[in-house]
Amino acid sequence: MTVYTPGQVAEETGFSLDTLRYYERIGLLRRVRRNAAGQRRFTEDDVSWLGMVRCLRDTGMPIAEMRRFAELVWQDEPNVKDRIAVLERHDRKVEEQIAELRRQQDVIKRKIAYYRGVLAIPDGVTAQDRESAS
Amino acid sequence: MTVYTPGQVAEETGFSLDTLRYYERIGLLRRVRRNAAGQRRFTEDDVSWLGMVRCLRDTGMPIAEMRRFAELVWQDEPNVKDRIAVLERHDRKVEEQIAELRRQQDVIKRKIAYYRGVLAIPDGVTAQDRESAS
DNA sequence: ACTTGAGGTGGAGCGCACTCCAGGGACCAG
DNA sequence: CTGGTCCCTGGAGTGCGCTCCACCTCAAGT
Repeated sequence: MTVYTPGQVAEETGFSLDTLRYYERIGLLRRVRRNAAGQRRFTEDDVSWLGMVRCLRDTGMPIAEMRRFAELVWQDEPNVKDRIAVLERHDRKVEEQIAELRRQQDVIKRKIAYYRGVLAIPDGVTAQDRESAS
Repeated sequence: MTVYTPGQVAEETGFSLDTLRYYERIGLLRRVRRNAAGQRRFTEDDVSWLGMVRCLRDTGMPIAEMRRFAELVWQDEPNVKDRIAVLERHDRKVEEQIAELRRQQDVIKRKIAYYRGVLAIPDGVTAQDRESAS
């Protein structure tokens, strides 16, 4: 059974050593096994869970909610429906985030277009450069 | 010339009164005019700039960078090209954010599908529910 | 024997973006 | 006059998610 040192896990997941320890402290990572010398040895499962954490984190899920999801995952009761519910809810939030970004990106693009228009004015025209966002 | 009270601006822009005052303090909003009693009276320009701020903020631009952009906008030198440069750089970042969200959303969707598969197993099968994220 | 480097702990500190608060005006309606 | 509502100021506090630090241990290499 393969295990990973903290350094390897940091390398692989992109989390810093401090962050890995922090996640363990706050219970976002279940108690990691230790070798004889008390050093952490992560399992494959730990690493793949961290992959999930990265994904949820990078899509803006707050730590408290990840912890709640973790509890679900670590119970071995048949709560698969609950897990699905959490993920679907989050998926919808991600969708909404993307939509919002697109909307705002549109405003930015229009602003850029407006500025391009200003640049295109022959020159010598009085600075007609007032911020009327459209 | 129309002016707006803090309350109206808060209403219209969605920023809290405290946030409006905060933005003024840190120079993200230029010194707002006051009436005889020392109360703020925002101009149309203030409000439309706040619209831009909301847009940049909601797409993740840090305050420090918004301040730099604000400086550009408030100079009346012909720096339109610089403004365009800032906005285009930001636009690309937003694009990258969206792409990243889509990538991670995909992982979530695959996880959901995996869980659905688990649910579909006839029942009575030994909890083969190990987290192998695929 | 010694150096190097990875890792351990507990706890303090940080950066960001607000948010709240105490204590005080200005003005209006009843 | 009383109350209510809106607004003012300076400064302290908050919540999140890390990040840093001092000081210690252990194991491997030369």
